[in-house]
Amino acid sequence: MSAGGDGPVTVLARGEGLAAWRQIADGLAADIEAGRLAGGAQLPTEAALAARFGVNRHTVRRALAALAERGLVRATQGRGTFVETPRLAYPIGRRTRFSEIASKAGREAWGDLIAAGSLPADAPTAEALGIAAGDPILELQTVHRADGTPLSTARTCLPLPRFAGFDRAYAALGSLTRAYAEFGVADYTRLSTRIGARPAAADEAARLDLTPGRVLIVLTSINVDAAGIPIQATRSLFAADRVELVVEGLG
Amino acid sequence: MSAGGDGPVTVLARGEGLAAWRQIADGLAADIEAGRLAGGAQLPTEAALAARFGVNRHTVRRALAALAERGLVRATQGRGTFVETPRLAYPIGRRTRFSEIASKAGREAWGDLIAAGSLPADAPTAEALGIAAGDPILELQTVHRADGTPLSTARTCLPLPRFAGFDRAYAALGSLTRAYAEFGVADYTRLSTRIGARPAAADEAARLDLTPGRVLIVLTSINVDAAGIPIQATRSLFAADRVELVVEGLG
DNA sequence: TCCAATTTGTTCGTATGTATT
DNA sequence: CAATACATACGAACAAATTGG
Repeated sequence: MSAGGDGPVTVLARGEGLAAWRQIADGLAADIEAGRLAGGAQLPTEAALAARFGVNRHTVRRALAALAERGLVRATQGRGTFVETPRLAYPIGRRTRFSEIASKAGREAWGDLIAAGSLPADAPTAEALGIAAGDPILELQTVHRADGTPLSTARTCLPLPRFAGFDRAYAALGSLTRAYAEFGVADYTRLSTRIGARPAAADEAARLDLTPGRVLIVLTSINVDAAGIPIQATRSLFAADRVELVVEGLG
Repeated sequence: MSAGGDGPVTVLARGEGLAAWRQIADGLAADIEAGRLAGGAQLPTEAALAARFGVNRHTVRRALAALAERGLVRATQGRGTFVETPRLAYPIGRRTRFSEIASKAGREAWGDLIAAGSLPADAPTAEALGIAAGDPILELQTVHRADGTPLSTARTCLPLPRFAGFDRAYAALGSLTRAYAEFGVADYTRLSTRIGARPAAADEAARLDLTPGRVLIVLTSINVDAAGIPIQATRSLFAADRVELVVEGLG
């Protein structure tokens, strides 16, 4: 155990009012934010960091705890401490178009359609769309990815006499906006937005390539056409590990 | 197995295009949303519901699964199925004042101040407030309740030369808005809002009276004064079991 | 299936410097 | 100035989870 070895590789400013653990945390945070420590990378072990900075393992642990609290790293017992992949900023605005977001992420316009079908509206969907419960609606199930990683899965409901065949138009055009244009909807805006969060059920986790129990952000929104008539009720489930919502148009 | 009992108490419309489990789910959901089934109440057992609707227990289970997915009930093995307390709608707008929310919830204006102190700004807080890292800031830790139940806990940071003594003003006045008025800030608005979600750490869970691992909504926001100068960086942690954010001012 | 090595998580104890009372 | 409280830092040992043979 007696180290005949070298001193610390990185020297801290000791006894100058700045706690050692804070210097270590700030240094590692700068490495992460500058990309010198890439997302998913494994940090050196606590023992190795303690040696590198010439401090006790407790001091390193305190620094890592500060980073974990800021969401920059995640420690797993028996495995190690890993740099969290930065969350994609997902704008939520009055006329958010998913194509814009996708372009920022360098990816496709709007998600893969994994299922579509018509069915009678359940009570909350009917209320959202301003129709009677049991009226027919078109339900679309989609999954949205960036660079192959699923970010969200959505269930989108449209009132049915009006949008019969929308699923085919959507599949052909690959874009909600263009499919709406086919149905004479040149513009649409967001009427209401509600945001919650809960653990993922098994099937939801499977669709998003998550382990069950990981956290989902639940975003429930209603879109209306230029005349203010509801044309879409959507419940999106975001993998909270991968996405952060940015509310636009408030400030 | 052979039931010599009475027929179903509640009759469903069978063979008319509406699945039995959906009718059961809609009926129970209506009971919950109308308050006939109060939050926290235990539902009848699956067997009892099956008898009441004259269906197989599997059909009841499908209905309950639909309700659980919508967050209306929570089933616990060996205990039963319970009505979830309805989530408080928490508006997020350009000039959301917490006093408004509290009045809707029938409670105090703004949370209990549980800690306050000055410290050097860490990098992200400094960037949010437009100051240099290490500059002094005032940090307030608050817990916000409705009817005694904690809904959220927040860490609010203010730049320090300007707002020295803010904590005392706040403690005396009991309102952020009034405390700001003391410092010559007549109005302030929301500059940016970011929303994420993650499980609660042990200390966070303790502050919110949750079991560790329950889901938190993380809301990070920056407020600016009339001149556009940042006066506040806040990170609020909401108990996702109890709160749903409603984004205002988008549609 | 079992075992050993590795790594993080937790809990003792001890000591020191800095503010506050 | 003394007493106290608090944050910081170090040392040791063991528990718990993961990984790979």
